[in-house]
Amino acid sequence: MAATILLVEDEPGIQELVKFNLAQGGHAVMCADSAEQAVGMVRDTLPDLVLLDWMLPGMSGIELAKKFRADTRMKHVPIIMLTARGDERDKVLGLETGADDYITKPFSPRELSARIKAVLRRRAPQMTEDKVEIRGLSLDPVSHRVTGDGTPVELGPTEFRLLHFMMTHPERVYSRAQLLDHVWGDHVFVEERTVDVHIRRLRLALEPTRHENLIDTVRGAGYRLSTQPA
Amino acid sequence: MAATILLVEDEPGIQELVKFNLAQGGHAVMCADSAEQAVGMVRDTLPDLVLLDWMLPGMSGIELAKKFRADTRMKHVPIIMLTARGDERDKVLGLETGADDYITKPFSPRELSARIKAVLRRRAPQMTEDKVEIRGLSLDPVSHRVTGDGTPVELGPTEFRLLHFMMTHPERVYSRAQLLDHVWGDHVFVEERTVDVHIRRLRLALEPTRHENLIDTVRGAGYRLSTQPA
DNA sequence: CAAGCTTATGACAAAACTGTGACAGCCGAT
DNA sequence: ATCGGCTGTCACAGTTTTGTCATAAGCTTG
Repeated sequence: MAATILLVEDEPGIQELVKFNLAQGGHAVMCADSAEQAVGMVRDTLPDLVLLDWMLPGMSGIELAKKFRADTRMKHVPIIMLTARGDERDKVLGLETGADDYITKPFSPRELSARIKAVLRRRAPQMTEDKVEIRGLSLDPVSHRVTGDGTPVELGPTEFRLLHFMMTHPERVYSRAQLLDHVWGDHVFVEERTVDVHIRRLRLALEPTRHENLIDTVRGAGYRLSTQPA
Repeated sequence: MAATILLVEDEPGIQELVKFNLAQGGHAVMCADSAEQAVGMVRDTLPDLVLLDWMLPGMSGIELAKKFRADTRMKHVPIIMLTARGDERDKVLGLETGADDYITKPFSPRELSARIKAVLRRRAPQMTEDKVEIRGLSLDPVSHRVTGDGTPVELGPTEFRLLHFMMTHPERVYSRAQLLDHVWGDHVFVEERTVDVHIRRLRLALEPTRHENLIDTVRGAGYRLSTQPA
């Protein structure tokens, strides 16, 4: 649960306070007072999480966030925005820009640590190069091979990435939008319904090995790869 | 903005003072002079906020706070600690324990009401993604699964949100209007009676696992999810 | 016990979602 | 240039979910 966190905040008071609280929570904290400094530190140390103040001298928080999202290496670093209270517009902008969450000041330490925990947990299982196996269906990212109980399964590139993602994040519901982000890439302009179609193609491809109901439809929410047979 | 506040404080002088100030702010105030009494009152009336003096005869403030956090029903009640001036150690302990904020004595009425306002303001969005379990009925927001004593329960999207909300706010009566706000969203135009129908559907869905009377009807007031079997 | 309210139910029709099959555009291989 | 594999979109069909009603029940009060 301990993580390396970069705090980007120019007000010394708040910086100290947050730093103190994070340290209490067992996290390693680095601080940056400016956007420029922040970019360098992120690129350099690749922290587990960035706490980003909305208002910064020079570059604004949103621009900074965009910068992160544009860089391949920093793209996946979770960002929590610290915004002044109740500015709905900022909130929306922030989330659109790619912040993972936001907290409005003033915030309680408890809230802060709760959000941090949530974000870190959400990011938890990274897609690795390791083989995954669930319910007899195994997928090997390296050889790019999928077999259901021994017999090979034919998949297209997108289907493969989709299955890979879902197998590395089982028992978790993902909305179509989230799946688009994770499997297609954040920037693409694709209809959400496209996900449905690919899910179906995936199911069809899995049918020969009886794994067609590996992926559940969660009405009104999205899809979920379940570890337990229905 | 008016709220029900429980003040836990043994010094009569301070108690009176704070009580007066809170009343001025339009809040309903209850008082407890001892930790034991406080536990009972919180469990009983579920205040919107607890002002907790650090130094109490008998159980210390920190123990009391822990007790609150451990109980499902009281888990979400915000706590503001009242500490003697400048005791850093207490401050740390208090925040670790789960206090939402702390105020060092002596404090001005203005500071007090400012803190209260801040805490109450952020009380609302507390939908976490933690699993909830009550009376053998468990709900997991992440996997979007609900099981009653092991066997799965089928719920529609609205029923799911409704149950989630009520399980995270047990032992508390919510009017139809409040439920509409929290579960449907503030802006929607829906008849209040609609809530009745969804409560019924929820009860029907829970019937197979014998959890149909998890939700009590409070005549003239609304509904309540009870932790105690009838 | 009857009147006056407040809830519980069963039935519906509209609205919202998903599952499907078909299609046209791309692109690399032939 | 042609063929075949992938993809992103649609339009349509099949279901599920939802908001309301009208009506039956259930409580409270006098």
